[in-house]
Amino acid sequence: MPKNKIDIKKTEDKWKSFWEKEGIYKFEGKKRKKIYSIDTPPPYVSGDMHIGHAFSYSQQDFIARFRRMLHMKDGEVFYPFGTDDNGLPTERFVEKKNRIKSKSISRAEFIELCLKTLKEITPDFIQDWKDLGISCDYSLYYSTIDKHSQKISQKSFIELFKQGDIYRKEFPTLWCTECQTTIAQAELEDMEKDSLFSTLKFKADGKDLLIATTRPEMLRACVAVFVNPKDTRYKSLIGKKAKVPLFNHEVPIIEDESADIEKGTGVLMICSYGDKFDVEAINRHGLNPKIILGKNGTMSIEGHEKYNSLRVKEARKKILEDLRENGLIEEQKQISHVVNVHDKCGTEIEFVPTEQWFIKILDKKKELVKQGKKINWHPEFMFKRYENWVNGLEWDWSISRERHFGVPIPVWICRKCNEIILPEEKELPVDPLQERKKCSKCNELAEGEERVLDTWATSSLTPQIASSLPAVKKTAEVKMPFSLRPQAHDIIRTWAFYTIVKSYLHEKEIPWKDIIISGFVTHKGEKMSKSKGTGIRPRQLMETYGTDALRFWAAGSKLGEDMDYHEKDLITGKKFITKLVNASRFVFMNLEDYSSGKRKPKKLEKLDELFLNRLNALIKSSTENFKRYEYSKAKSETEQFFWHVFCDNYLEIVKKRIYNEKGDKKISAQYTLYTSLLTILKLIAPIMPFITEEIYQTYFKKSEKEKSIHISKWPEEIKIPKLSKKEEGIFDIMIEIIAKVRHEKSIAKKSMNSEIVLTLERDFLEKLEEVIDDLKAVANAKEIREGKFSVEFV
RNA sequence: GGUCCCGUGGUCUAGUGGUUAUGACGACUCGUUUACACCGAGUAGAUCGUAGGUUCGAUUCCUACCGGGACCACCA
Repeated sequence: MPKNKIDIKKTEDKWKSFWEKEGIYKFEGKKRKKIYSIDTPPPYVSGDMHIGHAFSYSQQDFIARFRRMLHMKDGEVFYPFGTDDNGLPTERFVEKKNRIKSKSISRAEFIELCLKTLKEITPDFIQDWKDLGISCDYSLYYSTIDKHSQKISQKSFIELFKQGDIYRKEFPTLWCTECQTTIAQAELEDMEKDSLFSTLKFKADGKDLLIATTRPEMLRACVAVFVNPKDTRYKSLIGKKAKVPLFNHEVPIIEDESADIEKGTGVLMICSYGDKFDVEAINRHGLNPKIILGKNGTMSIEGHEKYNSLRVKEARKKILEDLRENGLIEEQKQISHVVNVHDKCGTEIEFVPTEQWFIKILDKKKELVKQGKKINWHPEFMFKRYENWVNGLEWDWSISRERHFGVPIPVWICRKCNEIILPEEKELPVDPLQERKKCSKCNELAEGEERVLDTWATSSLTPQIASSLPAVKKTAEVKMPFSLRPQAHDIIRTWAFYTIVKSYLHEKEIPWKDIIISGFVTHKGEKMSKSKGTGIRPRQLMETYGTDALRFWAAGSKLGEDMDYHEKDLITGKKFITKLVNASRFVFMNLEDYSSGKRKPKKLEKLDELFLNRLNALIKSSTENFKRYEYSKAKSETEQFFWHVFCDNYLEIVKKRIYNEKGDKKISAQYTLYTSLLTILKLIAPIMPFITEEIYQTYFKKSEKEKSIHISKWPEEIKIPKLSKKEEGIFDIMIEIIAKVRHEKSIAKKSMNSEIVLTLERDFLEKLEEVIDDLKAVANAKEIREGKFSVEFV
């Protein structure tokens, strides 16, 4: 190691490849061992790692590394790594990269191409995680689109279908007319749009009935009119018919609480389907929908062919013109309102009835809340978000998608008798477009389902996917529930929720005992994002400050708390690295004649005992804190102890003893130095894996048996004689006196090394009797007298 | 509009029914001492968002409000 600086990058590279070569994080899976299993979040394969990734993956790695060391004796950590890569963004990426349209080749061919492309880019992508020191066993790898995941996902589908938890139904779903696919609620984005709010003249009871709308193009699809039962203006109309302007068909006037008296004219037209509310209203009242909008976003109105083939906006314009010509518009104003658009293309979403596959969840809300309650949420309040989401559910889980690159829905449907044909488990994974099956009932050739599963339908099975990886199955049984799920809070309603759903439906079990939810990295209080231009790449930071410094920073806020990003905050970690290096170098400079590393003095000096007593308290509290996922507390306690107790005080006290003494007194100091430094390194190793490994390998390796600090045993309390309460206080008094002396020297503008005559009160002298030589040395006092406290310079 | 989180020195953060309220960064003053100037010692800097309430006592518990944020809803 160079004098007082180390080449951060070189050091990191060295240990990274050492860990990989030596299989330090390898899951052995030997029988009868206790397994601490982690349901690692599979990052989405797109671009480089984001600072938010670095933040949350570091935090989960602290726990993984702590557990690995803690269970070294009796168990091990199961920490697999996956990537999430099926779905639309991958399709887009692959189309662009290969200059090909997915629709121009078969699904099987396109999937092959995607897989091939992913194979090329994934290693680089995963490298970011390795560089960050994330201690997964990367050989326990899955991708959510690989054969294994497909098999588990399809098996899940078949099982749930057989259990009656999956059904197929024609249902108006969120539809993007641009991408021509169903989309998930999670893919919606808000957008403020200007719109024309027109008040139209319906007829009821021979009089005008005014109704305001932003979607006049849907008039022909109007199937009812709602008024609030409390609204006296329209009470007499309830149960009667209203005549729709321009199209002149009649629709019922229905009383419904949902009609807002204050809004518009207080009368609400229900169309199939203008928005989500319409869908719900039509279902609730059992109305017959009239469909005029096609999947490609064009109109098709029987008997009114002049509007046909017009897109929504063109139709709106034309119909408004016609309404105006016929004097059917009472009033018009420009408004601005929020609409849902597809996050990928910005197109306003529509509700189009299509036949979709659903997983029943609405009938299980209570059970799902109960399941959630059985899991330990850290922080606890995150459970509330889960609970709110479940309680607010309005739809069953729609799992079919009109996409190409995804896990195929493993069914064939007989056109003749509508029978659904499932594959055998041993055939999985299957692509129903590639294989032919005959109907089991009428022996007709059945049609393969064209659609694929929602990506969450697969990623909700990560525990089942990871635990059944071939590499795992051979050596161990990783059981449900897993010990831990780490994730961020934005996907509680998706990933956490769907995973809980699946393991409830399959195993009647919770997927994990604990869940830890990390916060976000913010910039000036707001969530960082690429679109706001506040996305920050960790790579540059890792090179400038060191990966350990970045991780040190990530350990600076407690679990679930957001942290505002300031580059200067990385300086602290970098300084800490330097301090560790220097302190270690100094310790071992003084251990040159202390070869074995295990040599104990016949009797420990009192001061050393007092110091080790403090160290024991730190070990205890650090262990507890890590167990409670309070890594930030564990980190800051160790940080404080190392810097201010160990370096600023203990080292200063003991260095003179080592220089000047011989025999047991010296050995006591050396033993204490060796033991405490190694302990401190281990306590901070989960946070700073690189520098602790470097120091361990440089100095400790020859006398310690484990080949890496990361698979060494977590520190246990050091055996020292039990101290009385009175004795415990001595250490604080010692530090207090030292501080006072330093204060005097500082005021006098003298160097800390200047020689003094120290005068202490009798009470102090008595208490410090057993450590008086050490005090004398650290204060550089020629003599210590009894009397009123004073510091005289010689 | 609903649910939830946060509001502590200039900045970022810890913490608690009674503490001289933590630490880091920054600032300032000293000090080159055989680990470290990416250092050491010291100093200044916080009425703990505001207003009430509970309490012998609140920064900590409760209520309201203000400010920031997240998720959801909002589409007539």
